[in-house]
Amino acid sequence: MEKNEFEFDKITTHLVTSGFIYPSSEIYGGISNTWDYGPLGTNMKNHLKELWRKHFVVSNMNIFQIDPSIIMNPKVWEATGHVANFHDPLIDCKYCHSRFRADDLIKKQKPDMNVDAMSKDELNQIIQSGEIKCPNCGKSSFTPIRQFQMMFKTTIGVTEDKASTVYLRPETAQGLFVNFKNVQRTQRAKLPFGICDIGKAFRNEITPGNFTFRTREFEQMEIEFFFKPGEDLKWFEYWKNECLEFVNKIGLNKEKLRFRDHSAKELAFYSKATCDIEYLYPTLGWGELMGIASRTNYDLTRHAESSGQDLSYLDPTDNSRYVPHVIEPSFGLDRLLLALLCDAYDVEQLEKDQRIVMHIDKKLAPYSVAILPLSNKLNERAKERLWNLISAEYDAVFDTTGSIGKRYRREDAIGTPYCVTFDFDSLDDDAVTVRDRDTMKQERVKISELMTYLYAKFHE
RNA sequence: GCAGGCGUAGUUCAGUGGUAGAACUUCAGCCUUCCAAGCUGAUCACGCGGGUUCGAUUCCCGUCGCCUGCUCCA
Repeated sequence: MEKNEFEFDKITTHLVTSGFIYPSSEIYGGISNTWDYGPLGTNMKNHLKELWRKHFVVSNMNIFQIDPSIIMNPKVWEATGHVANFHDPLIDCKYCHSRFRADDLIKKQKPDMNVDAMSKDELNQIIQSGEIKCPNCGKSSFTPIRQFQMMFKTTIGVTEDKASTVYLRPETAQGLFVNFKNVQRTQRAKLPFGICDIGKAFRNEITPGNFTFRTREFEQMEIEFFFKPGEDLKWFEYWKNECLEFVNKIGLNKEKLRFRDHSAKELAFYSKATCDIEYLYPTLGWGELMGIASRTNYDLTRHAESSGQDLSYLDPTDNSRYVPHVIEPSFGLDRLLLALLCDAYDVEQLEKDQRIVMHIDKKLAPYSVAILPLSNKLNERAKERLWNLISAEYDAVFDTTGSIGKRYRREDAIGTPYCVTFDFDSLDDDAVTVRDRDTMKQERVKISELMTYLYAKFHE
């Protein structure tokens, strides 16, 4: 455990100092639990999104990617129950100041009560009745329930009095559901098909923290996959496998991954089944990377009722009409990135010779290729011969400062898989040395064959 | 919000009631023909406000900020 803590600190420090992630608004002292992605983090994030898109969208003719807005008609959130339910009933013990969720506490101490059906006032009555004890100090004196609206509010309208309240979306999913009809009609889509997006969501979390693991503003990659009711289990299994394939594809250590099926108690009220894929983060332990949820037709039904629109689907195969059911594979982009970065950081190598190496998957690395002239005298020539050639296809970086060994290390530390070195011989033989991050081996390659060579490397 | 911890260069650390030093990093130059730490030089810091004091980075008070937990789930 101690070693783990050490590791996580080392990793996050490295990420901040090397330009993956910065504290947000840092020159003003920062703002808690809010982070900016630097050039390296942004590159890598883009690569990850692209890989996700290729895996789930491009190679699948039945998945449509859209980009819904963050601010939506507030009726969306009334329909889904977010306005009413998306809050936590919190209480503090007056003696020891521990904080609890009222419903949680009652569930644990009065298992036979149907807590989920209770109103805030009913919960409050039980809490104040003296029957519930603080698990920490044993006393039973609590503050009244305070409810935290977890959706961020803002207003539309220039003047205060005419302004109307709107919300920043607490999940990207609803932007997909409310566009079900649009996508189905305009793309002439037949079930089963899916709609997906990559975008930000906002939750006014009470306890964010752990670097970028839990933040109030975060990015999701979500798919809503629609199909005929009754096929739920089949598609649930199908998407579980697809997700597993994806996490394997991006190179996460299999031993640090696990599936965790939610028990009936844990399930959200609208869900038939949910499975999390978790990653073993250093220090933090197991943490959720993504979830696959069977959401039935809850969302579409709610929106149909609330909007008065017909959101059913006329099945051309048998002329039946129904509201499709849904499986939702949902990825936390920031968490996935953090897991990849933790996974890539080579602790053994660091202990061995103080060399920091990030074994990031080649396709995800912030820079794919570093171009390094062996001597400053070769800078211009190297740039002429290599920069346009390589940067047309790859995220490249050109570095001329320091000894060649130091520059190799720099690239190792940010995970650049290949360094292309232009030396004095290059002037005569028009060839360069390609150096591999993981093996540190070098190969001499003709510049005329370099792009073919690199292509092969990136597609092995 | 509550509890605890912390606040000196980019990083890791020194230090003093008389306004700070190192190492690494970074930058410039030299050197260097393939795996960091060779030479010369340079840039960069005491979170903030008040008090005590002739004088505060150091003592006191306040404040601000960050981190961790108060358990959530992307």
